[in-house]
Amino acid sequence: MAEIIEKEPSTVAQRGSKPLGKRERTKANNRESILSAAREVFAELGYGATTVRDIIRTTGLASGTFYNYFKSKEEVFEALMDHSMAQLRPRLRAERVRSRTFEEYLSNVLRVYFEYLIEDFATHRVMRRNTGALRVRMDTPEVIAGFEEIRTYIEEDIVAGKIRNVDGEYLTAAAIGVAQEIGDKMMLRTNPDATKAAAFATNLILNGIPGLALKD
Amino acid sequence: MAEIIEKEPSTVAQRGSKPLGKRERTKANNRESILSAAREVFAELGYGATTVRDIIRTTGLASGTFYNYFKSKEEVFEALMDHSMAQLRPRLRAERVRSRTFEEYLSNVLRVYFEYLIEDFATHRVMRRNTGALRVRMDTPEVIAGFEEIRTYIEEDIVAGKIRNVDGEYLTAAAIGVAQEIGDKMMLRTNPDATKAAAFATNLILNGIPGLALKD
DNA sequence: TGCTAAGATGACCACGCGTCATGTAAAATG
DNA sequence: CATTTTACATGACGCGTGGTCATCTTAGCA
Repeated sequence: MAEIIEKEPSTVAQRGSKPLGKRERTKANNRESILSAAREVFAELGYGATTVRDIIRTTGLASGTFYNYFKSKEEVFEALMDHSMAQLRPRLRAERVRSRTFEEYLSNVLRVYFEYLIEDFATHRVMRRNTGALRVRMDTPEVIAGFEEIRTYIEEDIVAGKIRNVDGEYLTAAAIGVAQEIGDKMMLRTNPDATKAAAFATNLILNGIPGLALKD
Repeated sequence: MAEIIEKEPSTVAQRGSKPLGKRERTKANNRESILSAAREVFAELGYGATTVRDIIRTTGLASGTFYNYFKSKEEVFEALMDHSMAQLRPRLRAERVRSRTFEEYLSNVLRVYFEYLIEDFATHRVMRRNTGALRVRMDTPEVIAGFEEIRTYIEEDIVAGKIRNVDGEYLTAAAIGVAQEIGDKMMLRTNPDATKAAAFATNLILNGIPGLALKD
């Protein structure tokens, strides 16, 4: 593992990825502290009720420091959501690659999603924990991109003749809606069962498609 | 139109519903002003960004007056959502009464919902208008009751043998999820078509049900 | 014509937001 | 190693909001 000789004047230690300067390390630590505190506080108080001060107090850092890392609590929340979606997307993409038929794809994607909900329970709590009757949801670029990716796959499969020529936007929306609502209900049950939830959603959608009107 | 002679000591003018005292009238007016201003401001700024002061400034009333009518902006928002659901529920219930089969019921309920979205476009704007990537949703008692009512109907129909013995909670969740997401997409289209959206959702669900596993 | 009480008003205080001048220590320079 | 530069943590500060409350206004009533 020969170290590459640094010729760059300003940039140090980008290659080995290990020897980070102390500056870089505390920066990464602080950012991580804030995100972690935010996850905790959001889950505790709900998005609406938590303040930037609540978050920063939990870390022990000064209030001004928060703003060196994020513009607002909305931006931290966004970072948390993006992180989740960023974890989820490669898995969804992997199912896409590995599936030969649309039936297989849909079934796998739904199962992966429900498994993810159970696994990353903490994040789900953050997403769903509300103050009073208020629910909050993030449509960040990453989240939207994730949904759009699914839509693209569905429309590819329509073009390829794997699915009948139905309204791809509505079909995607329906699938996402089913996944979200069933996912929520699943998480409220004792012993959430991703396989059962996935089977339910998959069967409903797959058997439903043949009954849809063709696109004009 | 003979006026009923008032014998009540304290209560005046409950019957004819017309001759309200000035107190009552300004009270009703103020409440309506606040609600109307709130609708406007929420639609303009999004739920997160609007402040109680924004709302009350729009009405011209004093800041303290707001709190004579609502505890917080959340409560106004709740009132707006409840109002919508209160308008919607009787219509949904009417479809229930008038429908002989589950197929008919589902189809009608979805159509009514999508028609309502188009018709009460203003409220939909309030519900969906976001600051940045943040979406907000209200699960008020009225809204939850509306959903539960649908669930009850579905489970009644399962018991009555009109629907196969599937997981009623999941089926309701799926139907609601489909309606919400397709409804959102519909509203983004130029010339939203409630009939088409309803047909899509209905066909998907109705044809999907026969493929579902029976409940254990 | 007075009396009572509902309720409108805006001053007020506590607190959160976002900024910024200042302090401190890591990195760069020689 | 000494010095300079730069990154960034800090917390005080100004401002606006939240929610309360003493005071004033006037509808309702005798």
